[in-house]
Amino acid sequence: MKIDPIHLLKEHDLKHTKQRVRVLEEIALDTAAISQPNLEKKLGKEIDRVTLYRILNTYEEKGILHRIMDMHGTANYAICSSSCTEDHHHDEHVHFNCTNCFKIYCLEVEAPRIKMPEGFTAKTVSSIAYGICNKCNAI
Amino acid sequence: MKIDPIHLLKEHDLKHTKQRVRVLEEIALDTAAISQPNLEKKLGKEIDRVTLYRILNTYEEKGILHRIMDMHGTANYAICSSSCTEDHHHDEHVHFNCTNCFKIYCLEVEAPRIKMPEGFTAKTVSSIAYGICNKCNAI
DNA sequence: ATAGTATATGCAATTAAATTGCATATACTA
DNA sequence: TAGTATATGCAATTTAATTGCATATACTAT
Repeated sequence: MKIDPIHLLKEHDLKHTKQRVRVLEEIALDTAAISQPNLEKKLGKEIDRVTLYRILNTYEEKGILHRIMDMHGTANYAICSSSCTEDHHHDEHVHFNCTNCFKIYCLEVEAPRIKMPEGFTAKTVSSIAYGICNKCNAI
Repeated sequence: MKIDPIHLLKEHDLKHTKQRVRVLEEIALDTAAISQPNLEKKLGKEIDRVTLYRILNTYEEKGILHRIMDMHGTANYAICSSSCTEDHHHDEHVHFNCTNCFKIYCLEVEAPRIKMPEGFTAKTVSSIAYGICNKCNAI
Protein backbone atom coordinates (compact mmCIF):
# COMPACT_ATOMS: atom_id res chain seq x y z
CA MET A 1 0.00 0.00 0.00
CA LYS A 2 1.57 3.29 -1.09
CA ILE A 3 0.38 6.18 1.00
CA ASP A 4 1.44 9.70 1.71
CA PRO A 5 0.81 10.26 5.41
CA ILE A 6 1.27 13.99 5.36
CA HIS A 7 -1.11 14.47 2.50
CA LEU A 8 -3.59 12.07 4.00
CA LEU A 9 -3.64 13.99 7.26
CA LYS A 10 -4.11 17.34 5.55
CA GLU A 11 -6.94 15.91 3.51
CA HIS A 12 -8.80 15.05 6.67
CA ASP A 13 -8.07 18.25 8.56
CA LEU A 14 -5.82 16.54 11.01
CA LYS A 15 -2.75 18.12 12.45
CA HIS A 16 0.49 16.70 11.24
CA THR A 17 2.34 15.20 14.20
CA LYS A 18 5.16 12.74 14.18
CA GLN A 19 3.10 10.20 16.14
CA ARG A 20 0.29 10.29 13.63
CA VAL A 21 2.65 9.91 10.74
CA ARG A 22 4.41 7.07 12.50
CA VAL A 23 1.19 5.14 13.00
CA LEU A 24 0.25 5.46 9.35
CA GLU A 25 3.69 4.38 8.23
CA GLU A 26 3.60 1.34 10.44
CA ILE A 27 0.20 0.27 9.23
CA ALA A 28 1.12 0.82 5.61
CA LEU A 29 4.12 -1.50 5.92
CA ASP A 30 2.03 -4.57 5.40
CA THR A 31 -0.87 -5.21 3.09
CA ALA A 32 -2.46 -7.21 5.87
CA ALA A 33 -4.26 -5.46 8.68
CA ILE A 34 -2.40 -5.06 11.92
CA SER A 35 -3.83 -5.75 15.34
CA GLN A 36 -3.99 -3.16 18.07
CA PRO A 37 -1.80 -5.22 20.45
CA ASN A 38 0.75 -5.65 17.70
CA LEU A 39 0.83 -1.99 16.91
CA GLU A 40 1.25 -1.30 20.57
CA LYS A 41 4.17 -3.69 20.75
CA LYS A 42 5.86 -2.01 17.80
CA LEU A 43 5.20 1.56 18.75
CA GLY A 44 5.03 1.31 22.51
CA LYS A 45 8.47 2.78 22.96
CA GLU A 46 7.85 5.69 20.67
CA ILE A 47 4.24 6.50 21.29
CA ASP A 48 2.30 6.53 24.49
CA ARG A 49 -0.30 3.85 24.81
CA VAL A 50 -3.08 6.35 25.35
CA THR A 51 -2.02 8.42 22.39
CA LEU A 52 -2.13 5.36 20.21
CA TYR A 53 -5.69 4.64 21.28
CA ARG A 54 -6.66 8.18 20.46
CA ILE A 55 -4.94 8.24 17.12
CA LEU A 56 -6.55 4.98 16.05
CA ASN A 57 -9.94 6.26 17.10
CA THR A 58 -9.71 9.50 15.19
CA TYR A 59 -8.41 7.68 12.14
CA GLU A 60 -11.32 5.34 12.26
CA GLU A 61 -13.80 8.16 12.69
CA LYS A 62 -12.29 10.11 9.84
CA GLY A 63 -12.37 7.13 7.54
CA ILE A 64 -8.60 6.82 7.21
CA LEU A 65 -8.48 3.39 8.77
CA HIS A 66 -11.08 0.76 9.03
CA ARG A 67 -11.35 -1.57 11.91
CA ILE A 68 -11.84 -5.29 11.60
CA MET A 69 -12.75 -7.28 14.67
CA ASP A 70 -11.27 -10.74 14.65
CA MET A 71 -12.70 -13.85 16.22
CA HIS A 72 -11.18 -12.94 19.57
CA GLY A 73 -12.70 -9.49 19.63
CA THR A 74 -9.39 -7.80 19.00
CA ALA A 75 -9.32 -4.72 16.83
CA ASN A 76 -7.30 -4.85 13.62
CA TYR A 77 -6.58 -1.87 11.46
CA ALA A 78 -6.10 -1.46 7.76
CA ILE A 79 -5.84 1.59 5.58
CA CYS A 80 -9.10 2.46 3.91
CA SER A 81 -9.37 2.51 0.19
CA SER A 82 -9.21 6.15 -0.84
CA SER A 83 -12.94 6.50 -1.25
CA CYS A 84 -13.78 6.23 2.43
CA THR A 85 -15.29 9.26 4.07
CA GLU A 86 -16.29 10.20 7.58
CA ASP A 87 -19.86 9.22 6.78
CA HIS A 88 -19.34 6.01 5.03
CA HIS A 89 -16.65 3.41 5.12
CA HIS A 90 -16.22 1.50 1.92
CA ASP A 91 -14.97 -1.54 3.70
CA GLU A 92 -17.60 -3.85 2.39
CA HIS A 93 -15.12 -6.18 0.93
CA VAL A 94 -14.50 -9.55 2.48
CA HIS A 95 -11.81 -9.93 5.09
CA PHE A 96 -9.72 -12.99 5.45
CA ASN A 97 -8.31 -14.10 8.76
CA CYS A 98 -5.55 -16.66 8.53
CA THR A 99 -5.85 -19.20 11.30
CA ASN A 100 -2.18 -20.03 10.95
CA CYS A 101 -0.37 -16.69 10.93
CA PHE A 102 -3.39 -14.79 12.27
CA LYS A 103 -3.02 -12.04 9.73
CA ILE A 104 -6.07 -10.33 8.38
CA TYR A 105 -6.25 -9.49 4.71
CA CYS A 106 -8.64 -7.23 2.90
CA LEU A 107 -9.67 -9.25 -0.11
CA GLU A 108 -10.61 -7.57 -3.32
CA VAL A 109 -13.90 -9.34 -3.20
CA GLU A 110 -17.11 -7.48 -2.68
CA ALA A 111 -19.27 -8.45 0.24
CA PRO A 112 -21.98 -10.77 -0.96
CA ARG A 113 -25.56 -9.62 -1.29
CA ILE A 114 -27.61 -11.34 1.34
CA LYS A 115 -31.34 -11.77 1.20
CA MET A 116 -32.82 -10.49 4.44
CA PRO A 117 -35.86 -12.03 6.08
CA GLU A 118 -39.11 -10.07 6.12
CA GLY A 119 -38.80 -6.99 8.30
CA PHE A 120 -35.04 -6.86 8.53
CA THR A 121 -33.23 -4.14 6.65
CA ALA A 122 -29.48 -4.43 6.36
CA LYS A 123 -27.31 -1.40 5.91
CA THR A 124 -23.89 -2.98 5.83
CA VAL A 125 -22.56 -6.50 5.82
CA SER A 126 -19.27 -7.57 7.27
CA SER A 127 -17.88 -10.91 6.20
CA ILE A 128 -14.80 -12.58 7.54
CA ALA A 129 -13.49 -15.76 6.03
CA TYR A 130 -11.29 -17.95 8.20
CA GLY A 131 -8.75 -20.26 6.69
CA ILE A 132 -5.21 -20.40 5.38
CA CYS A 133 -3.74 -17.47 3.51
CA ASN A 134 -1.66 -17.65 0.37
CA LYS A 135 1.67 -17.29 2.17
CA CYS A 136 0.94 -20.03 4.69
CA ASN A 137 -0.40 -22.29 1.96
CA ALA A 138 2.85 -21.85 0.05
CA ILE A 139 4.97 -23.23 2.87
CA MET B 1 -35.90 -21.88 21.25
CA LYS B 2 -37.08 -24.93 23.15
CA ILE B 3 -34.27 -26.66 24.97
CA ASP B 4 -33.87 -29.19 27.73
CA PRO B 5 -30.86 -28.06 29.74
CA ILE B 6 -30.48 -31.24 31.73
CA HIS B 7 -30.56 -33.42 28.69
CA LEU B 8 -28.24 -31.10 26.83
CA LEU B 9 -25.69 -31.27 29.59
CA LYS B 10 -25.79 -35.03 29.80
CA GLU B 11 -25.38 -35.27 26.07
CA HIS B 12 -22.12 -33.41 26.29
CA ASP B 13 -20.75 -35.14 29.38
CA LEU B 14 -21.10 -32.11 31.52
CA LYS B 15 -22.05 -32.25 35.14
CA HIS B 16 -25.47 -30.98 35.93
CA THR B 17 -25.17 -27.97 38.21
CA LYS B 18 -27.70 -25.31 38.94
CA GLN B 19 -25.44 -22.58 37.56
CA ARG B 20 -25.05 -24.35 34.26
CA VAL B 21 -28.75 -24.93 33.96
CA ARG B 22 -29.44 -21.33 34.87
CA VAL B 23 -27.16 -20.03 32.12
CA LEU B 24 -28.82 -22.17 29.50
CA GLU B 25 -32.27 -21.11 30.63
CA GLU B 26 -31.36 -17.48 30.48
CA ILE B 27 -29.90 -17.74 27.00
CA ALA B 28 -32.86 -19.73 25.75
CA LEU B 29 -35.27 -17.02 26.86
CA ASP B 30 -34.72 -14.98 23.75
CA THR B 31 -34.32 -16.02 20.17
CA ALA B 32 -31.71 -13.31 19.84
CA ALA B 33 -28.20 -13.85 21.09
CA ILE B 34 -27.31 -12.34 24.41
CA SER B 35 -24.15 -10.43 25.15
CA GLN B 36 -21.71 -11.43 27.85
CA PRO B 37 -22.12 -8.13 29.76
CA ASN B 38 -25.87 -8.56 29.63
CA LEU B 39 -25.73 -12.08 30.92
CA GLU B 40 -23.49 -10.89 33.67
CA LYS B 41 -25.95 -8.19 34.59
CA LYS B 42 -28.79 -10.69 34.74
CA LEU B 43 -26.96 -13.47 36.53
CA GLY B 44 -24.42 -11.49 38.49
CA LYS B 45 -26.30 -11.97 41.73
CA GLU B 46 -26.80 -15.67 41.31
CA ILE B 47 -23.62 -16.76 39.64
CA ASP B 48 -20.09 -15.66 40.25
CA ARG B 49 -18.54 -13.66 37.49
CA VAL B 50 -15.66 -16.09 37.10
CA THR B 51 -17.97 -19.08 37.01
CA LEU B 52 -19.95 -17.45 34.24
CA TYR B 53 -16.81 -17.01 32.18
CA ARG B 54 -15.94 -20.64 32.68
CA ILE B 55 -19.38 -21.91 31.88
CA LEU B 56 -19.57 -19.91 28.68
CA ASN B 57 -16.18 -21.16 27.63
CA THR B 58 -16.97 -24.80 28.16
CA TYR B 59 -20.30 -24.42 26.39
CA GLU B 60 -18.56 -22.88 23.45
CA GLU B 61 -15.93 -25.59 23.35
CA LYS B 62 -18.53 -28.30 23.57
CA GLY B 63 -20.59 -26.81 20.79
CA ILE B 64 -23.57 -25.99 22.96
CA LEU B 65 -23.33 -22.29 22.38
CA HIS B 66 -21.84 -20.38 19.60
CA ARG B 67 -20.18 -17.06 20.05
CA ILE B 68 -20.74 -14.08 17.84
CA MET B 69 -18.44 -11.11 18.14
CA ASP B 70 -20.19 -7.84 17.52
CA MET B 71 -18.70 -4.69 16.08
CA HIS B 72 -17.41 -3.66 19.48
CA GLY B 73 -15.60 -6.91 20.09
CA THR B 74 -18.09 -8.05 22.69
CA ALA B 75 -19.00 -11.69 22.86
CA ASN B 76 -22.61 -12.68 22.24
CA TYR B 77 -23.97 -16.12 22.82
CA ALA B 78 -26.69 -18.11 21.15
CA ILE B 79 -27.69 -21.71 21.42
CA CYS B 80 -26.27 -23.86 18.68
CA SER B 81 -28.53 -25.66 16.33
CA SER B 82 -28.63 -29.27 17.48
CA SER B 83 -26.13 -30.44 14.90
CA CYS B 84 -23.15 -28.68 16.42
CA THR B 85 -20.37 -30.81 17.76
CA GLU B 86 -17.14 -30.18 19.55
CA ASP B 87 -15.30 -30.38 16.28
CA HIS B 88 -17.48 -28.33 14.13
CA HIS B 89 -19.89 -25.52 14.80
CA HIS B 90 -22.71 -25.25 12.34
CA ASP B 91 -23.04 -21.57 12.83
CA GLU B 92 -22.48 -20.66 9.27
CA HIS B 93 -25.68 -18.81 8.98
CA VAL B 94 -25.74 -15.06 8.76
CA HIS B 95 -26.03 -13.02 11.91
CA PHE B 96 -27.89 -9.79 12.12
CA ASN B 97 -26.90 -7.05 14.52
CA CYS B 98 -29.55 -4.40 15.04
CA THR B 99 -27.97 -0.99 15.35
CA ASN B 100 -31.01 0.27 17.20
CA CYS B 101 -31.70 -2.30 19.91
CA PHE B 102 -28.25 -3.93 19.57
CA LYS B 103 -29.69 -7.41 19.56
CA ILE B 104 -28.06 -10.08 17.50
CA TYR B 105 -30.19 -12.55 15.59
CA CYS B 106 -29.24 -15.78 13.96
CA LEU B 107 -30.88 -15.59 10.57
CA GLU B 108 -32.05 -18.69 8.82
CA VAL B 109 -29.91 -17.71 5.91
CA GLU B 110 -26.89 -19.69 4.94
CA ALA B 111 -23.59 -17.93 4.79
CA PRO B 112 -22.87 -16.97 1.21
CA ARG B 113 -20.28 -18.81 -0.82
CA ILE B 114 -17.40 -16.51 -1.44
CA LYS B 115 -14.90 -16.89 -4.19
CA MET B 116 -11.43 -16.83 -2.71
CA PRO B 117 -8.43 -15.33 -4.46
CA GLU B 118 -5.68 -17.64 -5.70
CA GLY B 119 -3.87 -19.26 -2.80
CA PHE B 120 -6.39 -18.55 -0.09
CA THR B 121 -8.45 -21.41 1.23
CA ALA B 122 -11.41 -20.57 3.42
CA LYS B 123 -12.71 -23.01 5.98
CA THR B 124 -15.51 -21.01 7.49
CA VAL B 125 -17.13 -17.69 6.78
CA SER B 126 -18.74 -15.46 9.32
CA SER B 127 -21.11 -12.80 8.08
CA ILE B 128 -22.74 -10.15 10.17
CA ALA B 129 -25.31 -7.82 8.69
CA TYR B 130 -25.87 -4.51 10.45
CA GLY B 131 -29.17 -2.72 10.19
CA ILE B 132 -32.62 -2.51 11.72
CA CYS B 133 -34.35 -5.61 12.92
CA ASN B 134 -37.98 -6.52 12.38
CA LYS B 135 -39.10 -5.38 15.81
CA CYS B 136 -37.43 -2.00 15.57
CA ASN B 137 -38.72 -1.53 12.04
CA ALA B 138 -42.23 -2.18 13.25
CA ILE B 139 -42.18 0.71 15.70
C1' DA C 1 -28.03 -45.29 50.06
C1' DT C 2 -23.28 -43.89 50.81
C1' DA C 3 -18.35 -43.19 50.62
C1' DG C 4 -14.82 -41.79 47.57
C1' DT C 5 -13.29 -39.11 43.80
C1' DA C 6 -13.24 -35.82 40.38
C1' DT C 7 -14.57 -31.48 39.09
C1' DA C 8 -17.31 -26.98 39.59
C1' DT C 9 -17.89 -23.03 42.25
C1' DG C 10 -16.87 -18.76 44.77
C1' DC C 11 -13.68 -15.78 46.73
C1' DA C 12 -9.35 -13.22 46.82
C1' DA C 13 -5.71 -11.67 44.47
C1' DT C 14 -3.50 -10.64 40.24
C1' DT C 15 -2.87 -9.20 35.60
C1' DA C 16 -4.26 -6.79 31.59
C1' DA C 17 -6.99 -3.39 28.96
C1' DA C 18 -9.19 0.89 28.43
C1' DT C 19 -10.55 5.56 29.99
C1' DT C 20 -10.19 10.15 32.12
C1' DG C 21 -8.13 14.48 33.74
C1' DC C 22 -4.72 17.56 33.50
C1' DA C 23 -0.21 19.95 32.63
C1' DT C 24 2.89 20.56 28.96
C1' DA C 25 4.33 20.49 24.23
C1' DT C 26 3.42 21.08 19.48
C1' DA C 27 1.24 22.49 15.16
C1' DC C 28 -1.25 25.76 12.69
C1' DT C 29 -3.33 30.78 11.97
C1' DA C 30 -3.12 35.45 11.47
C1' DT D 1 6.51 35.21 15.31
C1' DA D 2 2.98 35.44 18.85
C1' DG D 3 -1.41 33.54 20.06
C1' DT D 4 -4.55 29.80 20.15
C1' DA D 5 -6.24 25.42 19.66
C1' DT D 6 -5.35 20.80 20.06
C1' DA D 7 -2.23 16.57 20.61
C1' DT D 8 0.69 14.29 23.67
C1' DG D 9 2.39 11.97 27.81
C1' DC D 10 1.92 10.91 32.46
C1' DA D 11 -0.66 9.59 36.58
C1' DA D 12 -4.55 7.83 38.35
C1' DT D 13 -8.75 5.34 37.80
C1' DT D 14 -12.00 2.21 36.03
C1' DT D 15 -13.22 -1.98 33.88
C1' DA D 16 -12.30 -6.61 32.12
C1' DA D 17 -10.24 -11.04 32.35
C1' DT D 18 -7.29 -14.64 34.53
C1' DT D 19 -5.26 -17.54 38.13
C1' DG D 20 -4.83 -20.13 42.45
C1' DC D 21 -6.85 -22.27 45.99
C1' DA D 22 -10.24 -23.92 49.57
C1' DT D 23 -14.77 -25.60 49.74
C1' DA D 24 -18.93 -27.49 47.86
C1' DT D 25 -21.25 -30.35 44.70
C1' DA D 26 -22.22 -34.00 41.35
C1' DC D 27 -21.34 -38.45 39.75
C1' DT D 28 -19.29 -43.50 40.24
C1' DA D 29 -18.88 -47.70 42.19
C1' DT D 30 -19.87 -50.27 45.96
